[in-house]
Amino acid sequence: MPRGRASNYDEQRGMILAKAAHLFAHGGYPGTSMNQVAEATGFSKATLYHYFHDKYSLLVDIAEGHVSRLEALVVDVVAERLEPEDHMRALIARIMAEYAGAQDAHRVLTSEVRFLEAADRKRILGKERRVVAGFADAIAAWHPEHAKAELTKPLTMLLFGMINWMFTWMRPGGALSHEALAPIVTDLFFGGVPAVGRGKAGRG
Amino acid sequence: MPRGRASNYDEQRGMILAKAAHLFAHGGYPGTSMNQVAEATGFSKATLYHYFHDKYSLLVDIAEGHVSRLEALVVDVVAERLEPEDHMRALIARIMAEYAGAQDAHRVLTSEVRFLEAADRKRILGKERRVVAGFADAIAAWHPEHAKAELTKPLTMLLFGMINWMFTWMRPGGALSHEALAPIVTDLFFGGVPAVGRGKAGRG
DNA sequence: CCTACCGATCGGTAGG
DNA sequence: CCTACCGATCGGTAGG
Repeated sequence: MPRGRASNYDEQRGMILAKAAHLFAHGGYPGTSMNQVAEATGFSKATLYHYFHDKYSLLVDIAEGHVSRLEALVVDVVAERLEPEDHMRALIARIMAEYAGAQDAHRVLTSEVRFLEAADRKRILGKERRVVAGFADAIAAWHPEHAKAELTKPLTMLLFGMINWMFTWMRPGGALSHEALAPIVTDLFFGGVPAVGRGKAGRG
Repeated sequence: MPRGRASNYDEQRGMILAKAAHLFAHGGYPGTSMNQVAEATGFSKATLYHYFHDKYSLLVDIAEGHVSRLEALVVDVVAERLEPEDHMRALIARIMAEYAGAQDAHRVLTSEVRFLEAADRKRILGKERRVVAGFADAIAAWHPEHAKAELTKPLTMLLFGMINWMFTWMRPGGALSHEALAPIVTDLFFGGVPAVGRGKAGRG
């Protein structure tokens, strides 16, 4: 059975990364062994080391691949040059769709970054910061008075809190899909942001 | 040097749990060795095993201790029988203060639960569910129309998203303290909840 | 692409 | 004979 040299190399790499992301997401990076990755992929451990230099490079590739797609998504939406409210809507809908299609990588990015070495963590958190900055810019353009009051950053982080946390409790195939939740998040944020700083939360 | 039998036993246990929580929060449960716990506490590993049956019981005690304090807090606030808005305010302020004083345990509870055995996970998630239910009941009493539309649960989870996520990015001693963030969370939630379902997020 | 291993370190326990 | 602890090492398994 002849085959082109490494004709499906990238495909195999992608399959291994997907299986590893699933294992890392559920068992944690230190808690997952290369033997488990080998078993899940159907490859021997030695074959795994043909595709990846070491266990660590699996972690880097999973985290960086995911955050790079998020960065590209933000760049795409910015290029559409939408009105502030539509820009916000597009960012929220697009990032939730991206998360929904990459739940394992999302979990790895949010809870296993601590295992990255300094240089890799710096590079990956830099991309993450540019994603957050894309949202913060959109919020600042939408409510410039909050930008002056330095409320943009905390508001951005609260929005990410709602969305990031969602994918820790949402069960795929559960009653609440991300499509059903997107308008609730958007209503809550759109309704709440104008109220921030007006002291409606004050006592009385 | 006479001493009372195990006079400081509970105190030593508490110290070990605090050190272990810090290590688990930063290195993960499987990524932390009992040798590290021993080094951090100043005890020999053998002494550690005098206080705890095994490494696993550290995890259970950290997670269960934290969630039990959260459960007690909710019971306390409910006992105050406040008006809906004040009840919500009290719940948000109290849980944020509790998180702020237990950041390590909070991280362990949110990202290391997956390492609990079935029986322990069931018991601990049961307590967690009662905490969430306390918030959901308060939201339902405050906005009964959302309860009818089955929006209470997602709204509760979005609120927990903002608060839980906050303690993953907030740096102790950073510019944004939890005291500064509490009114922003409350304004955003109080302003946003009435808008949910009114379709303000719809296109146009 | 596999079997057979390695140096090291793991969680847990021995004797005293 | 106890509790509280130590230095040293067990059998088994990790990443490679």
